[in-house]
Amino acid sequence: MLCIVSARGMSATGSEREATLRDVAAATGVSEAAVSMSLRGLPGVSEKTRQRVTKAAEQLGYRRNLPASTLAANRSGIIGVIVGDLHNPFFADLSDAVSAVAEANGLRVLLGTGYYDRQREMEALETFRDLRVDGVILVGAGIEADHVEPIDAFMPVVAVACLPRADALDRVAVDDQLGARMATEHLIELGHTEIAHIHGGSIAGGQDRLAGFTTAMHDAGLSAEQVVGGGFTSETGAKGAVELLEDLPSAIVACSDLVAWGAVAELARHGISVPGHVSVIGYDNSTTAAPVGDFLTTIDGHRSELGSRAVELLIQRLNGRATRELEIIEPQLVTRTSTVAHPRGENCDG
Amino acid sequence: MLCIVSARGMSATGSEREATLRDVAAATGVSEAAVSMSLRGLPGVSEKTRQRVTKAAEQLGYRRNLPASTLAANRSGIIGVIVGDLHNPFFADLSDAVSAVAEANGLRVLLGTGYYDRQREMEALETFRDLRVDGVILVGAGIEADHVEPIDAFMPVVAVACLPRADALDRVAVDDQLGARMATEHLIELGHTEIAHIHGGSIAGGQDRLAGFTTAMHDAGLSAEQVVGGGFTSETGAKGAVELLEDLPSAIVACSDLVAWGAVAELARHGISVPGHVSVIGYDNSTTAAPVGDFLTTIDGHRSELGSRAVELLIQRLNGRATRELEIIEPQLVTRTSTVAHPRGENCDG
DNA sequence: CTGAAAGCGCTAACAT
DNA sequence: ATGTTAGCGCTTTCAG
Repeated sequence: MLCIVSARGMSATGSEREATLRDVAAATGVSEAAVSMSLRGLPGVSEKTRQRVTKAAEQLGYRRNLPASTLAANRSGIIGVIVGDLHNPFFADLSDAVSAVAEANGLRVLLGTGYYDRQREMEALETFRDLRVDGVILVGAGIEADHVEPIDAFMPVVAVACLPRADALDRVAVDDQLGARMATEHLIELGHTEIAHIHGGSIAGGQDRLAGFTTAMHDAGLSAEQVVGGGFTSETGAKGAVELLEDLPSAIVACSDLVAWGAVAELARHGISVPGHVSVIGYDNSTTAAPVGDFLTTIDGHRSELGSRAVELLIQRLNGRATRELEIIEPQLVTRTSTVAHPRGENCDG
Repeated sequence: MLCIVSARGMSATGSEREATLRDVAAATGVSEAAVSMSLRGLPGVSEKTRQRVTKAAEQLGYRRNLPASTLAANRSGIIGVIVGDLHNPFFADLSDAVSAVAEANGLRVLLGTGYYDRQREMEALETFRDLRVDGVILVGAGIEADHVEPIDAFMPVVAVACLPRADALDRVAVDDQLGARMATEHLIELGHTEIAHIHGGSIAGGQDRLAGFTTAMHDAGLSAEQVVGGGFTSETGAKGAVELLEDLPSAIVACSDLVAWGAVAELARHGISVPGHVSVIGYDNSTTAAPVGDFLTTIDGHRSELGSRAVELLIQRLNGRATRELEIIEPQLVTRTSTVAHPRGENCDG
């Protein structure tokens, strides 16, 4: 790797002094307090003064010093979102939804991640706490409830699609067991009988989705033995597909779209087409994992509702609600082209 | 969408008082200043005192109030990273690299994004400025240099893989024109003559990559007319592939892996296999976009170096460097299985 | 090596 | 409707 380096011009030492409230007050001849109230749109200031202040502030390039403001007011107007994995589009979608609602309520959003590592997730959470953000939304995180709940006493925490045992937290989640059951039953209805599951392991909804798959299979009198995987990345899907190659099922329930996607691609490399040879259903209905028009049949967890409800719960907490809420959202089947009727099913309907 | 809601127990009003430095001082019988220095590992405190202080702090669950600390010290120990798109794994990889180096240097990382919208990117930048973070790394952002450069006077900003005209900023970038040329020449060497490009439009390296493609084609005496696309999402790839269906080339240079991936999937839906019928080369070598072992031939931009160099430049600025640096990293071809010799090329070598 | 005191920039409760 | 005052919790001189 060649690397061309060049030094260019130079500029101010880097730390030009920022304009303060005092500067604005001096420039307009009013008190600091009046400036503060003007700029924040609070009552108690004449319209004329407000105009002058606003103009002066702009001219001076004044920007509120948030640390100072937070220290004095004990509120920052910022909420933190901690996502489990930056690589999973599900989280990207969800944080889009969170931002939209948060911004509509005058809150700014900052992101953190633990890269699927519990200790680093915890550090991200502590960072937000140190910053004294107004609250945190945890999405798809793997941390244990025991570690998070004590923090909730100082700073409201809402868990989204994670922390199933966190009873002392506001929580909004998808009924993953139901979702996986719906996915499985969809394939069964299409006439498939040999159905495999690529599961997610212990993270987030992995267990519930596995349970949903197993229950649906048993209820249909089918064997739920073919289970591979143990993660939520596309590598999981690829590796799982390889394992399934030995005894190829006619359909696969993947624990997430990303996983399904990895499996589809890997199968293709082995000359196995989806849905031609194998039907594949994903989970999450995440935009990027299903980029190609309508390809991947999947389970939609209404992640936009997940996100907006999470912010709403957080805002309620900021407004003083002392109880904790639990919301379970019902998932939905989204039928696309990656699943088709079983070849035999077409003729004899079972 | 059914939604089950339930209210559960209730807990403290939410705002338990946090332990302060004063509390720790009182508990140990030393001054606040001594506590502060102990906890920060500064010299000037006896080892015995430090031990006692550390223990008391832990027992009290003390956590430094970062706003207060930032206000007093004018440093926060936090840097902000603004990424162009949460959905593109390239950014996820890059921010992984940034975090690693930053954390090794005692800096904590927070993320922001503008969702490919310039105004929202600007807001993210202002948020970081308001927070008085120590510096910001802009990766793949679409904001204009004019808007960013003034802010650099107050808070160091490093641009990564974006802002090509920002001469007053520290900048580290990949030579995208060279990269696209390498990609194109790779296909030409494989015997392809009808090569199309799915381009990225005006964002980040889109222009340079297009230029590299065009130059390489012209230099080889080939036509560079078949250019479709205009974005960096997988949808761009899918749509581009559809356009190319009419007059199918034997090879495609995509402006990013995500785009290549979208194209590959779309082609598959039309019964066209890669590399069987068409060779496809991507750009970025991003992990998630090439999940399946070794499939997608691509151009590696050494994003981990991009990320670590960016942090290093930022740290230099924090340590007082007044000049601005520009680093151009040379990309590298990564040959995998999505590109093969042109059928005719196999026989007559061109 | 330790303690006292000043102040970072802002907000909020008060007095005018 | 405006101005004054006292902190918020921490860091950092500067005496001891």
